[in-house]
Amino acid sequence: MSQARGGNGGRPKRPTMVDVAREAGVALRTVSRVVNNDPTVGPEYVSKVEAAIAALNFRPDERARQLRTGVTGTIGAAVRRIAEVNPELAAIEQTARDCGLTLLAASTDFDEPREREILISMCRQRLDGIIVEPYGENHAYLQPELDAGMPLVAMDRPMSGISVDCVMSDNASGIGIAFHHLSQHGHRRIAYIGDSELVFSGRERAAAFRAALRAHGQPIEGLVHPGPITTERVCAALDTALHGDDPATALVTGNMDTTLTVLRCLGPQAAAQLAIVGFDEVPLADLLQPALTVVAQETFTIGRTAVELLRARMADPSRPVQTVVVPVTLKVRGSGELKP
Amino acid sequence: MSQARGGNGGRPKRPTMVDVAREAGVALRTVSRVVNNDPTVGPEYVSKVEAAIAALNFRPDERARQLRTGVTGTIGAAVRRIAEVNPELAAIEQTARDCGLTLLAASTDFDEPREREILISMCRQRLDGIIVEPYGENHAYLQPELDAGMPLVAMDRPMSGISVDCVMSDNASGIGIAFHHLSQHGHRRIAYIGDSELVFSGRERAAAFRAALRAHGQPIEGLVHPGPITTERVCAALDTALHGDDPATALVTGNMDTTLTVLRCLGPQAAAQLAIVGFDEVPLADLLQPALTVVAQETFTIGRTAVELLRARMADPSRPVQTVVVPVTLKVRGSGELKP
DNA sequence: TATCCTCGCGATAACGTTATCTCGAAGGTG
DNA sequence: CACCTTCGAGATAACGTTATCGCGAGGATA
Repeated sequence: MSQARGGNGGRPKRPTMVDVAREAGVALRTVSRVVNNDPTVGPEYVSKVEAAIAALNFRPDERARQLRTGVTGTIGAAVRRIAEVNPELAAIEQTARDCGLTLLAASTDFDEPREREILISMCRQRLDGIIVEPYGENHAYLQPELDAGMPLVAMDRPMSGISVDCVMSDNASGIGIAFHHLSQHGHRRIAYIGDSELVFSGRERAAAFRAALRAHGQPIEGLVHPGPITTERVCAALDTALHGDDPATALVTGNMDTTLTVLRCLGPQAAAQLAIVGFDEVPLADLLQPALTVVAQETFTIGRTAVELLRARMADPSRPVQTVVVPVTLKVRGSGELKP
Repeated sequence: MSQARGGNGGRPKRPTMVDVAREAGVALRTVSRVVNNDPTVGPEYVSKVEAAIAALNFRPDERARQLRTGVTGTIGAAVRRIAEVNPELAAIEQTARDCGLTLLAASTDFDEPREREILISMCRQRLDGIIVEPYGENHAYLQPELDAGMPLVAMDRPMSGISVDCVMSDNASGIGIAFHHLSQHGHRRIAYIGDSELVFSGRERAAAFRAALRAHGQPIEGLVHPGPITTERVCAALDTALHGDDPATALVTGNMDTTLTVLRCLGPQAAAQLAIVGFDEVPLADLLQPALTVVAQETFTIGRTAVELLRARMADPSRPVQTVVVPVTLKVRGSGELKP
C-alpha cells in the first residue's frame, strides 16, 4: 500500500540478483540459474532462491540480460501509422508474439526525417530485426547497419539504395482485375484516380492502369489522374473524368484514402450511381449504399510474411535477398457491378 | 555493398567505444564525451573522434547506456488494440515524441493473461512509465511494481486493487446528453443497447441510462439492453425494443462496436428511419445515410492527459493520485434528429 | 618564482546480468 | 585404496556504456 520510495524523492532502488543471493544465502550464479530454469540446481536451492525472490519482489532487469546475451528478443516495425486501421501491423504483432518476440512499433507518420530517426533509434537499441514500410526515397544511409548484420525487411514497397528482403502486393494485377471487372460489366470508358506517382504504389498502379487502357485499345487522355490526395485535386480530377464530352462511366480508385475522398467529393446521390472499384479494403465498406466493391490486399499474409522473412534473415544473414509478391482478390459488393 | 558478416555465420561484432578510442588515439571517456556533446572537449579531439566514429560506422549501444544511466527514455502503452483506429494511442505517441520519449506500444487484445504478460514484461524492461487501458479486473499484482516506483497511469477506465492516476471520459454525462438530445427531438420511448455490464464503461453507461429514464419518469422495462456485443444478442435486443406493443422510437448505442452491429442488424432501410445517437465516434460516420449523430470523446485530450499524468508522476513519485474526467461533446449529423 | 586555481583529458569503477572456469564432494572402477 | 568421472555450486570476468576521481599543464596572483 505505502509506495515506499526511499525518502530521497527519486525512484527507490530495486533489488538485484546480488540482493537475492545474499537473502537466500547462495551465490549470485545460482540465482541466475534459478531465474533461467537451469535444471542443474538442487531442489532445496531452488526453493531457497524462489523464497528470496518473492520476499524481495525481485524482477530481473531485461536490459542487463540483453546487454550480456547480445539479443533483445524484440523486433521493430516502422509503419506509416500505428493507431489507425493497419491489418499488416496486426498480423506482424500476432506472428511476432507466436514466435516469442516482442514488437516495438512506431509511426513514421509520412515524414522522411522521422522515419530516419526511428530506424536509427531502433538500430541503436540493437533490435533483433526491423520491418519497415518505407516512406523516404533513399535509404542508403542504412547500408552500415546492414553491413553490421541488422536484419531488415521492407513491407508494401521496396527500398531504394540498399538491397533488402521485401514483401508486397501484386499492384499491377490488382489494377488489371479492377479494370477487367468494370469492363465486363459493360463499361467502355473507365477512369483512374489515385495517389501521387512520387509514391511507389501510386507509380505502379497508375502505370498498370495505363497498360490496361492500352491493352483495351483505349485512349489515355483524361482518364488517368494520379496526384496528391486532397479534396481539391480529387474533385478536379472527378470533374475532368465525368463531365467531358465523352465522360467515364466507371472509376477505379487507387487506394483507401482516394476512395474515401472520392466518395465525399461525389456525395451520396452521385456516388450511388457511379460504378466504382476501390483498391484497398475500406472499413465499413459493407454499410455504404451500394456496398463498395474493392480489390483487397491479403494484409494478414503480408504481415506474416514480413516476420517470416525477417526471421529467416536473422537465422541466416547470408541467405540471398528475396522479394515476395502477394496476390490480391476482388471483393464483389455492389458498387462495381452498376451498369453504365 | 558486401554484407561483411565475419565468416562465422553469426552476426558480426559491431565496433564499440573502445574501438573508436583506439582508432582515434584518445581515451574511452573522451569518446563518451564527444558522443554526449560534452562541451569540455577540445575541438581537435572532437574532430579526431568524429572521424573515427565515421570510419568505423560506430553507433552507441542504447542498452548499455540505459543500464548505466538507469533511465530508458521509453514509456509503454498497453492498449486494447494497436493497428486499429485508436486516437488516444495516436495522441500518446505524438505527445511522447514531443517530450523526447520513445513509445513501446502493445496490444492486450481483450485477453487478461496477455495484459498481465505485457505489463510484467514492460516492468522487466524498466520502462520509465506505463500507460494502460485496463482490461483485467484485478491488478493487485502490480502493487510491488508501484512500490518499486514504476509510474503507472490508467486510461479510459480505472484499475482495481491498486491506486493509480487515471484519465477517462465523462460517461454519465455523455449518456445524459444523448438521451436529452433525442428527448428534445420528440422521442418519448428511447432504448439503450450497449456493452456488457461486466465491463466498466458498459456498467457506467447502462447505469447512467437508467438514471436518465428515471429522471424523465419513464419505466425501465424493455429499454435497457447491456450485454456482449454479438450479432445475435444485439438483434434480439433490437427486436425487444422496437417490436413490442409500446415500441421505442429512438436508440442510444453504448459504444462503437454496438453502433456498427446495430446498423448491420437493422439494415440500410430500417436504419435510415430510426433515430440513433451513438456513443463514440465512428469512422466514416459522415458517409452513412443519414450521417450518424454521436457523442464523441475527446480522444486526443485523453491521450495527451495520460502522458502528462505519467510525466508528472515520473517527476514526483510522491504526488497524490489523481483522476481526470474529460468531457464529451455531441456531434449532430442527422441520425439523432429524425422525428419519431 | 612559488602557489593556487581552472581546464581538459585519462584511468578505473560501477550498472545487473550471463558465461567461463574452478573446485570440492560423491560415487564408481581397477 | 588410489584414481577417474560426474555433478552441482561458487568465484570472477565479461557485455558497452557513463560517472567519479585524479592528474598534469597552463594562466593568474602575490
